[in-house]
Amino acid sequence: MRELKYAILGLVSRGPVSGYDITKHFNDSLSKFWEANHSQIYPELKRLVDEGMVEYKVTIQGEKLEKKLYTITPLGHEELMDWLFTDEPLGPIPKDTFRLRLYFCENLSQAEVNTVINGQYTRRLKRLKSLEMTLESVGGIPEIHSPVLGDRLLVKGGILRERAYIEWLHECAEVFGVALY
Amino acid sequence: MRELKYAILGLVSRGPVSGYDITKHFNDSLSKFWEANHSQIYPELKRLVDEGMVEYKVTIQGEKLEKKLYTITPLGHEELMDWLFTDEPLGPIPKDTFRLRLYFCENLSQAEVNTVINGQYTRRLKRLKSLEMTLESVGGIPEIHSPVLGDRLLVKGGILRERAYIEWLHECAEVFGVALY
DNA sequence: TTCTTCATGTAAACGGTTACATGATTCG
DNA sequence: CGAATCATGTAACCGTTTACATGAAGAA
Repeated sequence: MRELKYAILGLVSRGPVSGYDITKHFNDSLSKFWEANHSQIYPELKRLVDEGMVEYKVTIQGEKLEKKLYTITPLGHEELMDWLFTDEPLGPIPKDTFRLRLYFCENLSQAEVNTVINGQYTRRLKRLKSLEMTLESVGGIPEIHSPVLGDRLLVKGGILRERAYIEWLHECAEVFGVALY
Repeated sequence: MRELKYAILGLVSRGPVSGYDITKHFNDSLSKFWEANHSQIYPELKRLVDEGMVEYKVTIQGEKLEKKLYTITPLGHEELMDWLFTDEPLGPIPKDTFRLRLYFCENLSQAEVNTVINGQYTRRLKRLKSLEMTLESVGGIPEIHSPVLGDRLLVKGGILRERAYIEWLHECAEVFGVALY
């Protein structure tokens, strides 16, 4: 539990960052694998300060714009290391609205099933292509201990995930006797 | 939003069920693809009654144990059909704790990475094998409009998902120079 | 008779999203 | 000058989990 805590600790451990930086990283970076709003980040940062896991110093951007640069404390680093080496049981299967919809599509006509499956197929293909382009932009395998390595692995994982989903859509289409286009 | 509403409407549309039945179905049935506690189901059922989407009649089990059997109303059925035919954008990428952990594992030694990756590998393999056994027990492809068809598709999707995850773990292992066993 | 399963509810706490609120800086 | 971005916070709401609470029926 409190996984956002570890997501933040992990990022802060890489070097001084602001709450704004953290928010951007999770929501804009190539692989949006841990989205979180700033309204969640700022209170969690405050809590981590209270717990002595991170600390900050205020810097001034330009004339008077205040920016808090967070760094990890020894206690925070210890906590992060413990969590990294934890071997947890698999969590629940993530909820997928499309899957739920397909589960109940006995009520739809074949033409409607066609539309629904192809809608999903189009979106998944698009996401796959986007991920494949991202992978190319990352380039060859980076060195171990480079933070880019994590990025690359995430993109690779995303590609495999989307491919598997698309393969499943092909199976579904076949069973329902509809064509993908 | 309010996806539990549609999960419940879908199940109720298949025939009279109690809150207890719904809870069991989502948490015990072969593919636990939409887990929900009874503490969430009962209030949602009450709300659906208020909205005129389902109705119930009380039956007596044995001597005096009361059981509410829910059925769908025309309004509820209409709402379900509308939702089934909806073409939604893809939701956010589901949060995966292991993925987050691996993203920050630059801090771990190779031996530790080995342990972490293999822990996940073991669990994923186990889940895959369990799903493959389930698929066998379901048997051949059932008729369209049979509710078993949904079950089969879900299990198939689960197998493809786990296989892709395992393939990804192989890639990760290779990059970090560790062996899977 | 005791344990498991059937059966239904409520309450507190938690995590996440959306909306509210403010102001500085930079770029075109 | 105006729009986008940088930067930080709070409040209300919603969905989910965990815990509290009760009792009947069936099986060992």
